[in-house]
Amino acid sequence: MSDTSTTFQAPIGTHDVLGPESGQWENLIACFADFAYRYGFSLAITPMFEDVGVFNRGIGQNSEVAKKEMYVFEDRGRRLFALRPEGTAPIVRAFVQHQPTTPWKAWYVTPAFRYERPQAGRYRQHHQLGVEVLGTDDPAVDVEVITLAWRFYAAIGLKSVRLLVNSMGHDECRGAYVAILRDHLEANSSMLCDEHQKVWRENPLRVLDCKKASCIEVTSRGPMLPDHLCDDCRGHFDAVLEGLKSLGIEASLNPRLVRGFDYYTRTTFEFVADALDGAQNAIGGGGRYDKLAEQLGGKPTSGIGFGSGIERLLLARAAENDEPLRLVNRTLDVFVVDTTGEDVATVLVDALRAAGLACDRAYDRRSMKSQMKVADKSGARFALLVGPQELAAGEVTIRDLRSDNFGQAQQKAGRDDVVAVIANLLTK
RNA sequence: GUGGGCGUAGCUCAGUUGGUUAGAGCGCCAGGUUGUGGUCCUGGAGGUCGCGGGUUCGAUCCCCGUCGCUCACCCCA
Repeated sequence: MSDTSTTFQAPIGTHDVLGPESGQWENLIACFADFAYRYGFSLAITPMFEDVGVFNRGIGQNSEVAKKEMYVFEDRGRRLFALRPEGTAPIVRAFVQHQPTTPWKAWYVTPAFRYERPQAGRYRQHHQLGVEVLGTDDPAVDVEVITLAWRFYAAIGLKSVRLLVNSMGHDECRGAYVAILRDHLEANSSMLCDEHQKVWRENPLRVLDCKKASCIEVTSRGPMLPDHLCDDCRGHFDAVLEGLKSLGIEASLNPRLVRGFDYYTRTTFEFVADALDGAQNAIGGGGRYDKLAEQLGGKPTSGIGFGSGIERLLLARAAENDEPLRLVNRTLDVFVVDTTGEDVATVLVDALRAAGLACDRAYDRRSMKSQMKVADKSGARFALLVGPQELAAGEVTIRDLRSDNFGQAQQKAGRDDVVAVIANLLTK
């Protein structure tokens, strides 16, 4: 236990995100927060773990995630918890618990945990950002949520995104459809792929998104969900499609789009990035869940939301764009180089920061050359030099690190004027 | 859960058909005459060659195990 010779590393399927890569994350999250704000959402922070029931009843006990991917653990009080495998169920649980006035619009960024073998674009801990709206089934909300995602993807520079939509109908029309589908599968069960020969009866919808040719052939000759919607659901879906069209958002109907969680009703959608290949090209998805609040013990409340994987967004973006995201400014204004042998830097840096400037400094009383190298690498716009001469004269030397002109790249300023002088230089 | 590839300095990798002090580039640190970065030059630090066991006179190199990384299947973000 106390063997200090062994080292530790991040658990399987998890990653440390450090600079400069973390700068991409900052940018992405800041951009999303900005979008959420502009669309009228407020941030919701809920626990990383919940009673397992939240997920079993929410995403469905038969879903792949609930069956074999949840991080379930018992705490010291013998309560059974699960690390959240997704973002929606906890938000809805919070909604049911606190009953905020509706419509309630919440956004989130959170880690999500799934116990599975990691591979490209798939991890045991990944991160999602998303939004949820509870308390209305107005198709305009469906359109708004999808639009937010669509515009956000564009804002971060993704170009190869396609939007797939479908409608799952409500309980009754989906139930009727599933019965018809089941009959069709039964009649053709011998032609299904090995895996679905076993499970088509329990989960007929899953067969729809099987990629095996045999299953595709069977289902393509069978009934499709959108053709079996009741008038209400059909009308709702049409309104969503029209809304998207009116905004110039191109959606392609995909009757096979059956998402992994059981809580979906009516509108479902998925965003696919063609820059990523095959197995992990879904960068985001979501849909309506008009029964979820009830399933979690609340009053009947409609809801819709979407979630997007941060890692995949960044992967997709890197695949089609060499330039890193630079939506928020994270460059240093000033780097203080102190060679007085005393510690003038501490005071200077404090004054600059108090004035709102981004500022760093060297430590350990290194040589001027060494400190200048660090200043250069820091990316700061200006170096502030204080040596014995400046100290005696009550001055500092301000050097423009971006200038190629070594001779004229610097000027003196009085100690008391530094902040004002630099602030002024920065505006140029 | 199943299968493939890989594991040598901080990073990217070379290398030894098993044989004395294991290499490069980048990065890092220090210098290049007395206060100034980004180029260049010189020098330096840094590795129990993932870990454990086996074969051998001898293993970083061969064998077994183990841990980890990676990719794929399933499914998803």
